[in-house]
Amino acid sequence: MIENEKQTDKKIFESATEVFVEKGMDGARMQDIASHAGINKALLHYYYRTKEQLFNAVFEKTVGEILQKFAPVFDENLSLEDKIKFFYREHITFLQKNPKLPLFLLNEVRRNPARIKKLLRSVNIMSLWETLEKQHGHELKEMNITRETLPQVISSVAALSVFPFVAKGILEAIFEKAGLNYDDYIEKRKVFAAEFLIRALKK
Amino acid sequence: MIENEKQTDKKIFESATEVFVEKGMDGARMQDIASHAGINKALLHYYYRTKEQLFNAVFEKTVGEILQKFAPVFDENLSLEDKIKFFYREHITFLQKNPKLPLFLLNEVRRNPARIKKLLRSVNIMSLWETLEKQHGHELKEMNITRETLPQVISSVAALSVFPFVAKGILEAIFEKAGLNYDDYIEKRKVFAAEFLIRALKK
DNA sequence: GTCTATAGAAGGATAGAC
DNA sequence: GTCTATCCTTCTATAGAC
Repeated sequence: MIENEKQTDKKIFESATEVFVEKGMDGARMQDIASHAGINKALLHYYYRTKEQLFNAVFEKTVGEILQKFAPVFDENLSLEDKIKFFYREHITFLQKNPKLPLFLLNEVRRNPARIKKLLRSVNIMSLWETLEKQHGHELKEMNITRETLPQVISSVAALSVFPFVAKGILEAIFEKAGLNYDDYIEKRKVFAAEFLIRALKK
Repeated sequence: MIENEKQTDKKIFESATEVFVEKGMDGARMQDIASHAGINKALLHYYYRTKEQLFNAVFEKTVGEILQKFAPVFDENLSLEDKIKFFYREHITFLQKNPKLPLFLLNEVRRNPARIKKLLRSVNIMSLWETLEKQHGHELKEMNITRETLPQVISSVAALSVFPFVAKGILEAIFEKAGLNYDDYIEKRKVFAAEFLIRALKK
């Protein structure tokens, strides 16, 4: 039954995603994935010959979805400042729903740097910069963003939204001691990060 | 020979640190650690009964050293602005020498959140804030840093220096496509992060 | 396509000689 | 303290029945 086949494949893939993201390649067990999908190990190997191949499928799909998430930033017809606000609102909301994704991705990229290089082949960094310059040339100058400082700026942008999720464990432990709530902190972060960044860029 | 015993223990501990930081608890192999130390597996178990215990020893020592690294920030007799510059210079230099530490720690805290809570017991968050207020009360007000915004500020401070190392794999891949050098980027980061933060805080 | 059973390898841990 | 040999469990992967 071809309908059934799709269902099983889908169930396997979703279970694998959940388990891999939770435990990482090293910590994940084929038995966990099988149980989670309500099937047995043999069937996993029937669909994806090895653990490695199943993992690769999950990894590539996940990265692909994330890269797509960033596309709207280049489309939206907004001022740079509004784009920044838009970005943090959307991005942090996405991470609230997928809090374990960042650490998972960063780990697995480190385990195998070749993987990410392969997936980035289709992305043209230079043309992204040119697009940005065309759309916001004047604002970029005002904010001291040049081809030279761009790496520092971009990584700072990402740092402000990604770090709170990557460091969730430590932050929660600290907040607990100070009587603060992690979820509140994240919710407030959507606005704080944008304002923080804008102040840092405005001169 | 007691001299020899210390030597072996030290060798084991150093090798374990290196392998655990590199591969994480799940990815590390006792055989790797033994080979790395030039001994055999049995001897590892003689000194530290289990892999778990060996790991715990490494983890606690490592976190302890990091916490100590932060202490000088509270001692130095400097303006807040100069403290920020001092912090990033020292902290990023430390991370240049231990680039894999952040991802290792964040992972293992996530794998077992109880671990970090235990280690934080000796740290009094509230008194740290009071110390800060005593030393820099006026400057804090000028920078809009209050008990409410402190978590946002502190996590941003950490984000700016830690993220570049946590995301090294991805950043390197992107930089490569843009013809940029990761090590240069890190070196420049020592100053950039400080200036970026100071601008964001000054209102 | 899906299952049970099992092979085969790897890894953590221990026994026992020196 | 240190080593060799080996046990035992866990895990990936395959064979073969249905």
